[in-house]
Amino acid sequence: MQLRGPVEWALHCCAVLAGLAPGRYLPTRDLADFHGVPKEYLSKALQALSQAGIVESTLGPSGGYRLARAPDRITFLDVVEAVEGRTPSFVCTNIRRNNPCLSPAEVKSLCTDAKPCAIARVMWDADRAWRDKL
Amino acid sequence: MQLRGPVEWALHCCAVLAGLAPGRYLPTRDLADFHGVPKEYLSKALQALSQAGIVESTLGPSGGYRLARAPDRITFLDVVEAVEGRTPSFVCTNIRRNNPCLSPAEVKSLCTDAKPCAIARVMWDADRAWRDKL
DNA sequence: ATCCTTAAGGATATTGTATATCCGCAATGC
DNA sequence: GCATTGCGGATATACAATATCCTTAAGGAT
Repeated sequence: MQLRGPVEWALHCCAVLAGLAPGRYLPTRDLADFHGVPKEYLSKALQALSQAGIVESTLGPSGGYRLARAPDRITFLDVVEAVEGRTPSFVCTNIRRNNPCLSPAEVKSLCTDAKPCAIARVMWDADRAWRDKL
Repeated sequence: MQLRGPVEWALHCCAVLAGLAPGRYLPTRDLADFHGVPKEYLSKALQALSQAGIVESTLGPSGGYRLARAPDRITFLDVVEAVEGRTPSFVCTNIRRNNPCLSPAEVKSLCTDAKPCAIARVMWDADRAWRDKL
């Protein structure tokens, strides 16, 4: 279970943008050169940040990106979730229901929304603890 | 960032083995049938658990797996790390060092073991919080 | 002793996702 | 008008996850 390159890039880009002079924009090319990462691919991560409302952009010469709000109002979680998505790190596929010994009625009562299995609960708690730290 | 099928299987297998009569073994085939997952692939996860000393195995008829110690001495983290590995969820690739504006001396002083960059520190703290919950 | 069963581990095929690039479009500033 | 830039779609490539197969060695039953 590992976070991808784009997440690291997005975090560092935000750090750079946080130090940018007010009103200025920084284009993708500069951010890419600055970090030594592929410009076109980094662009995807920046677009995700843009759609999440973390950064805002302007077109044309002297265009680029800047933070959409004060740095202290942007959390690591904001950036990570914008790029990586919001799906929890553990997905319960209800494999307990595959037990061939169970009757259909028993299957239906397993891992319902009201009472997820204990394993999923623990994994989800840990996932929440992780996100709370970001 | 998502945990894979084998991790979920391993957790459920340990749960099943925890309810096994003392001294008994449960073969891979039964665990696979019970959970409706491919036997050969599940076998790899069980081998990982075995190598980690979480379960122990016996060959021959009536062979299979059982827990190597009491269930309350096996944590979720033990199982997850045995199957998924121990590499942290965030890996710092030191992209700050790629900055073409930096002198070689400055590059060397960035993201050293003694003083990793602030971003990596936060991500590692979150990773630790996640593992502490497991 | 022989045969069946089982885990262990290597090799390999298949699938899927991450990575990376390219192109056309629309908007901005000169 | 023109160069620049972000945006989104489409597509190619690389790599990891998934899944299966096969051989080996060991335990148990007859």
